[in-house]
Amino acid sequence: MGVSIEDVAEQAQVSTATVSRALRGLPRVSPATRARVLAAAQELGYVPSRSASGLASGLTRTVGLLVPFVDRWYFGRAVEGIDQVLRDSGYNLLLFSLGGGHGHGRKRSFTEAMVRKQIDALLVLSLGLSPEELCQLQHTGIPLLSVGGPVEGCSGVFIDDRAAARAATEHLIALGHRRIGYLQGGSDDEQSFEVPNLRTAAFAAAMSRAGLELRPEWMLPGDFTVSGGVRAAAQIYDLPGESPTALFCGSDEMALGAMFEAQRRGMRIPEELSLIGIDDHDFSAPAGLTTVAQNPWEQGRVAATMVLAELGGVSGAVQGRIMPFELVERGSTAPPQR
Amino acid sequence: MGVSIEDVAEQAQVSTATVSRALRGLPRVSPATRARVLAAAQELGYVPSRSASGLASGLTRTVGLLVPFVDRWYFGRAVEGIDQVLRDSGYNLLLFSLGGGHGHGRKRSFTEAMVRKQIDALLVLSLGLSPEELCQLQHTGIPLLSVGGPVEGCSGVFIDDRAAARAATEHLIALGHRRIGYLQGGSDDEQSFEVPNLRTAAFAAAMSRAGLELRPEWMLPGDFTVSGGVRAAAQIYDLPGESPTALFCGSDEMALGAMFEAQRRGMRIPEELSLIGIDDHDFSAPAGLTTVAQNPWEQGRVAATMVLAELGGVSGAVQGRIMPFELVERGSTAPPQR
DNA sequence: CTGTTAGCGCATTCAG
DNA sequence: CTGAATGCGCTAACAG
Repeated sequence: MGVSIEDVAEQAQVSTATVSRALRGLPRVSPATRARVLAAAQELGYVPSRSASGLASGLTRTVGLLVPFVDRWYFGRAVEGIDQVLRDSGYNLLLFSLGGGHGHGRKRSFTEAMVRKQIDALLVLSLGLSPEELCQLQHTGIPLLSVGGPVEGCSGVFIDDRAAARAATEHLIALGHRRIGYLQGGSDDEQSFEVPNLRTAAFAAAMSRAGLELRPEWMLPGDFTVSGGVRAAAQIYDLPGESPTALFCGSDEMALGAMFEAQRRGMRIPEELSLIGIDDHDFSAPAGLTTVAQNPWEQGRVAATMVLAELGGVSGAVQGRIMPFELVERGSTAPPQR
Repeated sequence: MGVSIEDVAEQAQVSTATVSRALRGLPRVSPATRARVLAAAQELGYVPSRSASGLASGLTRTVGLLVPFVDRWYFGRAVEGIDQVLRDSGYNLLLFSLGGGHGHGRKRSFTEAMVRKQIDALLVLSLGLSPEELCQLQHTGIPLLSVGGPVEGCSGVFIDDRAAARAATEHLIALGHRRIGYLQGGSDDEQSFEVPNLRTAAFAAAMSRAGLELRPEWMLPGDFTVSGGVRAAAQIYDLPGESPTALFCGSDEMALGAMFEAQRRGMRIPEELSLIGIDDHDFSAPAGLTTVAQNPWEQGRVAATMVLAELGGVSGAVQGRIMPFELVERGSTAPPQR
């Protein structure tokens, strides 16, 4: 079955130690010998056993990725970027999805055991870690890096969420809106994840800086999802009395939900209601949604690259990095008509 | 650093072999001994080394998952389902994303080496495999199962795509439509994946069965994506002369693209144009899109369960399975007005 | 029911 | 520059 390093050694007339060196591109191997080994390995279709080399070297050449979901835009994109740089460096990607709430409400139970002795580093995607969890993870001693949001006590790669939310809010204010509502992301079981709170705080700050009133009935949770956006928006649209002329949504998914619900009711966008989100989801350009764009794919690449550098011996390569965002104006925002 | 099985053995006053048996729940261990071992392992914070047990047993307890993307609805959902059953059985999920075309146009180069000696089974997600690729994979001797579409020479878990496409087409026909266009999925670098062709063939068959004309200028490729749907739809809407009264789209993403483009032009749906897709994407219900629903999450679970059973010794557990679909009528389809 | 004995396939000392 | 020896941590026969 398995072609082992011994078979290659025999075929190339050298020792297994030399085969090992030659195949990994280490020095101290003459060009001629290396060529011979490579040829032999090629001919025999030799593939080193990950288990064996992992056991012998203590390294797995595998990076773990902990995600709350994979089936949402931000996460899928980030995973894609991460996988790409890992794969290009010969590393494997071990996926741990918490699968938040799908189906049988699986509990969030990742443990040290999931992680230890099977990965060389861990990337944590847009996830709040409790102090205990973080402590467990840090205790393993492997490089740890968050992507998509800050995790206390751990470096991260993400945008400045306060600034992004502020840019969105101020865009609406600059347009002349004064009655502005807000759809907040996040859910209860994700309390420790700061991103939604940062955005909310920045929205509130921008509003008060402009001397505008925060109306609690116009600030609803939408869970970062389309359907959450639909629900929250419907609730606001149903309110008697004065309505907001604009809605800032903490994610494009929610903004699109709000847009669908508005269209269903025959409301005109942006004439009757301006809508802005954050992300630049695939659907946003086709839908004409104004948004604050970010690039999770690139964020993933940057994070994976850092981790690889660290594993490659560049101590201090894993560090925090603020990534850019950009306001993209499309058709869903305009000055208020009333 | 690492607490090894020997430490546990010493602590529990037994041999390493007994520790191994006890921890894995094998028979031939007295309850008292087992309890002692468990306690010792717990106390020491012992975590077995995957590499070591893999090397000794020849099993990795890891399943590979080969996907073209992860950042699209069907794939993300399927991955979620797969991950869940794998994780619940203590298996790891090793992700291989081909990352089709993102950024630097990475070539599709997964090799035997990616797969061999590091996974116990491989799941292939909605991917056409060339004969050589399939041969390589089968040569490894591990269980192989496709999800989301047929792969010649390999069992698969997926819906009856012909029947699904037929249901969609006949829904439009039953409504009275006679001028029906079609947006096809798939791209050139995915020629070997049969799903788009199956749907196209079924559409054509249903049309001719009803005595309706197939108009080539109304049958355009949309790449399964929103933006592809926008482009294809725009091209059809721009056509001079008679327009179709309905569009069947090979995926909801494309249908939603067609919907966005229609709305941008002020076309009324379903009054001026009926739209139907396949999938039941997250956005479809909020958008009011009629569709033929399928459940990739469940498909993933079924496939993963089969593979696990096979690995568990149930020979023949991996087999083809046709999963259900269901027509879900929403607001985007209605009888033609003209 | 339990301990002993061998490797699993490779990376690493160290000599040469 | 190369080879022989050693052990990574665990599982899998065997005995007992």
